[in-house]
Amino acid sequence: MNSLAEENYLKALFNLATENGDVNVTELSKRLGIKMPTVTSMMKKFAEKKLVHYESYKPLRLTEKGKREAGLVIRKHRLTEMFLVEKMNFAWEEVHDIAEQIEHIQSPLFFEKMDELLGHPKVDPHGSPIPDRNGKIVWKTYDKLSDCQEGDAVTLAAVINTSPEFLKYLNSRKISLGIRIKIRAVEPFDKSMVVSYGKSGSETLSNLVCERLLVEREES
Amino acid sequence: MNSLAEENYLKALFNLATENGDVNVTELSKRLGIKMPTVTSMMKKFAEKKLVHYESYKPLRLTEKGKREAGLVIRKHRLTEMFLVEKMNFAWEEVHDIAEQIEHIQSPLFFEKMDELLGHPKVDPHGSPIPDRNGKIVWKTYDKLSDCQEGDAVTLAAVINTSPEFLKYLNSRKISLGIRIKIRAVEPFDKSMVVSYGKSGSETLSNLVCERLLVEREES
DNA sequence: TAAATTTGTTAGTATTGTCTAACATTTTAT
DNA sequence: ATAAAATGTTAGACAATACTAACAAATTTA
Ligand SMILES: [Mn+2]
Ligand SMILES: [Mn+2]
Ligand SMILES: [Mn+2]
Ligand SMILES: [Mn+2]
Repeated sequence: MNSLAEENYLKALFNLATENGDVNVTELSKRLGIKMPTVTSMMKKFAEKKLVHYESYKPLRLTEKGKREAGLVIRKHRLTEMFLVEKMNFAWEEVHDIAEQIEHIQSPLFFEKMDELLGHPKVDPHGSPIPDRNGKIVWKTYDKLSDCQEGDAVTLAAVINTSPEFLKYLNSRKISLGIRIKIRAVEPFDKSMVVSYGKSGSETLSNLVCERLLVEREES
Repeated sequence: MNSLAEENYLKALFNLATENGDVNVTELSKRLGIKMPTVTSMMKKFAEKKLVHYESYKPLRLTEKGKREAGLVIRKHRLTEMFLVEKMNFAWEEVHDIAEQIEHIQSPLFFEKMDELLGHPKVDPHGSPIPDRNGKIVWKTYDKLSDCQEGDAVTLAAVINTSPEFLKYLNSRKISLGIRIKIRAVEPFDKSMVVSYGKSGSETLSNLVCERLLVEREES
């Protein structure tokens, strides 16, 4: 069994590899808020446990075992976030910090029950995929809203940034997963978009925002 | 803030004091499965933190602060057990070990949400009282079934022993909290009782079992 | 009351996970 | 190609929580 600290390292390794490709000690250290020497020694322990391929001064790479165990922690995290939103009436910006703790509960049954009560959800409240029981993630490829054209009609499927600040900004604009968005105009100068959705008239979204919204084209 | 280990000590101290009156190092050590020298040094730390009145070789006594903080941990434990049973379809013998972990989650909001969704329950799934937001427990006094007389009609309000083995025994006899029990006969030799309840005809319960069942007389 | 037993403390050690300071290697800039 | 900067490792320390072995105090038994 992995400790709470180890589970956090595994998750950070996996997420950084997904985001940036190669993972180095500096990045991992920053992500975890833990100093580099501490990270180095944990990576040596991970090498012992066959969770990473470790060579001094080389990028860090999870082994297959490491990926699987990381996936299982991420599964617990995302199931928890979904449970908090769907069954406990939390808002999507409130759940991360609680899930960060609950993901370390040692009880397969507890997470099985969550999964079952939720009807085996495929994604978490931010649209991120929930790994399967083997820790495997099935990736769906979405487009960034910022890459769409004037006239496109799309459905909001996921958000890239999940900071409470960004999520609260989206709340204030009544933007939530699943809404249908029509792109009325794209301003060439700053790439901001005039869009309409829901009951609103039209809203202007900055490129910074549009780059963080992942959408699906209408099924054809 | 108290650590996970500290929270477990607090809870054990409180529960032992409730069960046995005075608490000594040997008992606390056994309850926690932690060796005596470790317990002694934790008690010194607790004295520093004003959680216990500690004097060498004297019984351990929680301070008011200690009682309050212990009560709050017990509140988290019991709310969790209730939530697991009521909202996640766990059986009453399955919840203790999970609650033992979830009680350490640091998020007042999380437990407030549980409390709210449950409608501010007064007792946990085993009939034990849930401390209020100040850690205060309101004790109801129940009778042991074993202290009742032939002819009495009572309602099962709580169980004393909450081991999975005992709870599964009760399951097998379809005995659950809230059932109305009529005492048909008491065998003088071994104090076993012939009782009827629910849809069953009549069952014989040993004195050992009857001593662990807490009941309320019918309201008159 | 003296001996035996039980209970509790002290001293010293281990493990996990963290840190800082110093040093080494690799990468980037001049 | 060297110097400077960034990145990574080693060495040593520390806090929290546990342990064992040895000793001390309190309680029980004879
Ligand atoms: Mn999250
Ligand atoms: Mn975590
Ligand atoms: Mn319990
Ligand atoms: Mn616990």
